[in-house]
Amino acid sequence: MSKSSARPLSDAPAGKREAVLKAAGALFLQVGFGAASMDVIARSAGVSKATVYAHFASKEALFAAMLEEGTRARFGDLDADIEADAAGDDIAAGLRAIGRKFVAMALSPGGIAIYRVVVAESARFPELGRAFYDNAPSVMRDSIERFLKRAVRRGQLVIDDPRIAGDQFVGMIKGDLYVRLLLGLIDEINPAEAEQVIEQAVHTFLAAFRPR
Amino acid sequence: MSKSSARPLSDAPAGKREAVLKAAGALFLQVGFGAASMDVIARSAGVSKATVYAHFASKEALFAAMLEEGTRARFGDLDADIEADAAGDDIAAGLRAIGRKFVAMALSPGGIAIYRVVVAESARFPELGRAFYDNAPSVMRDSIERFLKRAVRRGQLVIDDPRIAGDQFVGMIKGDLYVRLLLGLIDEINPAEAEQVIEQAVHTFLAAFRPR
DNA sequence: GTCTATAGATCGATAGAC
DNA sequence: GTCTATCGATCTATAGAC
Repeated sequence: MSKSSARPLSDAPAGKREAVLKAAGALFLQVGFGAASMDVIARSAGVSKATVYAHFASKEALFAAMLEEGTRARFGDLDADIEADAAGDDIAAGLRAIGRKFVAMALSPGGIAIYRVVVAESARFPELGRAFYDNAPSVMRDSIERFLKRAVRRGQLVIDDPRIAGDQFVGMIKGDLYVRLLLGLIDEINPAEAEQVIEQAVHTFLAAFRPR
Repeated sequence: MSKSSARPLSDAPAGKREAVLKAAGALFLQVGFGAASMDVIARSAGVSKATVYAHFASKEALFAAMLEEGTRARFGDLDADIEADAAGDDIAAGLRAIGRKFVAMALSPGGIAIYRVVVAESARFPELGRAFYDNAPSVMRDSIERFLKRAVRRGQLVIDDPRIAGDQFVGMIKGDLYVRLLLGLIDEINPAEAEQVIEQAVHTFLAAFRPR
């Protein structure tokens, strides 16, 4: 694959499309799809509205392109990172590394913002929810499942259904923190609290699945 | 407390305010705040737009009133219900009852819809997120914490931090199911899958916190 | 309180010149 | 491709009659 089909033929100035995408990301993620206007996005990007429509066919298309870009930028190398960080023999350390990775991405202000708008609009644009799921949560699930299966094969864990167990681990980390972030009760995670939540999730997980 | 202050003085016809609230709930929860219009809500309620504004000062006020009503209707008797269903001595049965209650409310189509719009708009209207949290997740947390503390007091469970443990239990039940519901990948929960997820959460929880 | 009619503002999208 | 200017539709909110 060479270039996105939405890219114009000439890329001499080259900056405008990216400027629009960046401005769209900032506004959409802050106020949502409905409250964001093409006028404001164009002005914020330093271009005219006609230029915006020269690169993106509609507001919906711009929104979708911005989400694809943002999701890839934030969650692109997720599985490779986990594979590298959780490669050792120490199961607790591996789980901790996975937990930290998840917190750093999904619970970051940017991760929360993108999840928020996707959840908000996925009722009207179902393909957005599907695309996001395939590129973020699904990738994470597969990575964790692979990690857990390897540990089971080595006899380090005893798990009936590694897929469900992985979901349980992620769910325990999210806990109430994720709800408070999504509802705007807190803007950012307290690093100490995050570390504590991860540690307790690892502890509960190992207490349940470690060989007796 | 007698009547809401937003209620008009005369309640002779009485039906119009409730009709508007009902229509607003249906539309807001289906398409979100931005895509819902006061015209459509008024027509759907069988009244004029002026009547809508006679009862609710603005679109935002109608949205907030609808959320308050909807949250109370759906999660109102949450703690009393849990207290009743999980009163017995059987810990596994109590956890199962809590899990089923949670699934029936938070994972129902209506529960998902209301959570979706609150998450979507809580960035711009922070008080909505706070109000929802206090009336639903927070109540559930307190109920579960009470249940777990009682079990610990009786020596049926060994838990350092019952609050975190409760969050972990709920998080395990949500698992990947909740994500797929919020992203619109599935419309409703498969009852068999829900029962399986609950059962496995109970199993993992007891494996970790049952006395040795 | 409830209606009809409309003001006033904004928004998505495009026409036409360069 | 990029600009300015604008169209046409839609939306929130209100004025005025009953």
